[in-house]
Amino acid sequence: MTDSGAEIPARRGTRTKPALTRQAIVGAALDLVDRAGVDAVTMRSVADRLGTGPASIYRHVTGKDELLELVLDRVLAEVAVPPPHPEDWRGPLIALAREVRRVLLAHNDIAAVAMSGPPVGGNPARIAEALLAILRTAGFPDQVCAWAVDRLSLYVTADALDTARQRVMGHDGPAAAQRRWAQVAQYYRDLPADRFPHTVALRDALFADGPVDRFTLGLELFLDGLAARRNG
Amino acid sequence: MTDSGAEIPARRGTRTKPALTRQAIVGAALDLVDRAGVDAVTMRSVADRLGTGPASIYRHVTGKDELLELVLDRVLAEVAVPPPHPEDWRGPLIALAREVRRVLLAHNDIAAVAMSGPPVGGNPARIAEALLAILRTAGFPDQVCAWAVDRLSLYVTADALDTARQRVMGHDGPAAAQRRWAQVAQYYRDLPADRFPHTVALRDALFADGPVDRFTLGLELFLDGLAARRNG
DNA sequence: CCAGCTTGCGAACATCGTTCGCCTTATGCG
DNA sequence: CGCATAAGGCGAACGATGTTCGCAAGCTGG
Repeated sequence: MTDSGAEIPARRGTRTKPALTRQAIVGAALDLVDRAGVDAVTMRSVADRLGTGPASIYRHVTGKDELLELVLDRVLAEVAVPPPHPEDWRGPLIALAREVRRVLLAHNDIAAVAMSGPPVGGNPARIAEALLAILRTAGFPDQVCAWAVDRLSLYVTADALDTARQRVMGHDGPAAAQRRWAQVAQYYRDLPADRFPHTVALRDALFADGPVDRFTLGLELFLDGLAARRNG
Repeated sequence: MTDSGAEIPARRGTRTKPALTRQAIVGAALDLVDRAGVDAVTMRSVADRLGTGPASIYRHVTGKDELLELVLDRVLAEVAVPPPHPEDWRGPLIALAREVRRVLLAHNDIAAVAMSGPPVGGNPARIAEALLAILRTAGFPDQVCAWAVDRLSLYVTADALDTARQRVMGHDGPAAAQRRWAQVAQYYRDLPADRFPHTVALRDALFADGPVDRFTLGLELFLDGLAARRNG
């Protein structure tokens, strides 16, 4: 639905301009996301990048919301889904979760769009179908499959957003983001030891990255719990 | 830090106006959040509610970001933290997670603020300390405690935001939210059965709420996985 | 009683999403 | 081939937003 229909731009003579199609508009918006984050996507900035004005965009897209949803759908098209495996469900599940996270993080804080509304479009459905395939092939009960897809999607999206925010953080460069995060870490380090004994005791562990990253750890907690609900 | 210092409004005669203090400003903003969501919080709307103009607010708050962080901190002050228990860590952990979620959801989509930046303020630290206390008293390794707090906070916040969005959704009333969500459900129901066999097969389970809600299920998956990492 | 600092606030600026109305251009039809 | 009709492009503007400026009013300390 929506996107990939044949959409001939009805080319006018030989213009240097890259026409003005949904594809081109979405591509320009995606470029802006990659370069400066979702907040940098403005009707005007997208229009500028296409050498036109803001009003022209509304001939191809109903508004900014739809535009961002189209951008997200295009991003999720990059996700390669692994096939289900009847004997090993953890492998494909971890692979898919990491793949979705990788793709989202490859496009800055695009995860913010995924968190701002329900998943719509062909590619979210495609990914959900792949998750369900892995779980159902492994023999999980239907209700567990349904809930697992829901919780897993939420966790992956939330982590991607959280991780991305520590990189871009608002409207200034990634340098300011790191500075601000170090500042937060310092705040927790300087808490009074009498009222926050455990926090102070763990001040090193709290901000350390171990042999396995936080995302994978949380994911495996999830999967361990899931394993206990197989065929139950 | 920041908030609860003695801040005498230097009362001028007997004005009917509620002075104009940080407390009053945060209170007005919180009222707006409760009534119409975070997006309804505008420098102008907050000022109107206090019978003044937008510029006045900047004498007590550096900007909108800080204002929303103060609102979040005041909301989190409502969270009652349970004491740790050396024999039962699951009980207090589930109680605290549900309490945080309850408080966040009691204030509309305030969770959006929590997701838009790192946790700052006295109350996030207080809650983190309580989580650490529960886990450390139960004898978990330090690194596991640190990661668990991080993942648990992320999960609770993300779920609260997700749940709230299904209620308020954007700028119109909750009626439009329910309508839009039903529309999404219909989209998944109408997917072609040949390319989305599992999704179609589970169409009822995907949107059904069972004896236990989605949040608690995900939480228990987490805790099951955590149990396996005790003293390991 | 006055100097100086805090606080309140009217006005304005830049930027945003979106709409209106007019013009150009391509297309279908005779 | 010529023309009417519809679709696409775009300048200008509207309303709303976050934030800043500069001045006035008030309190405070001497």
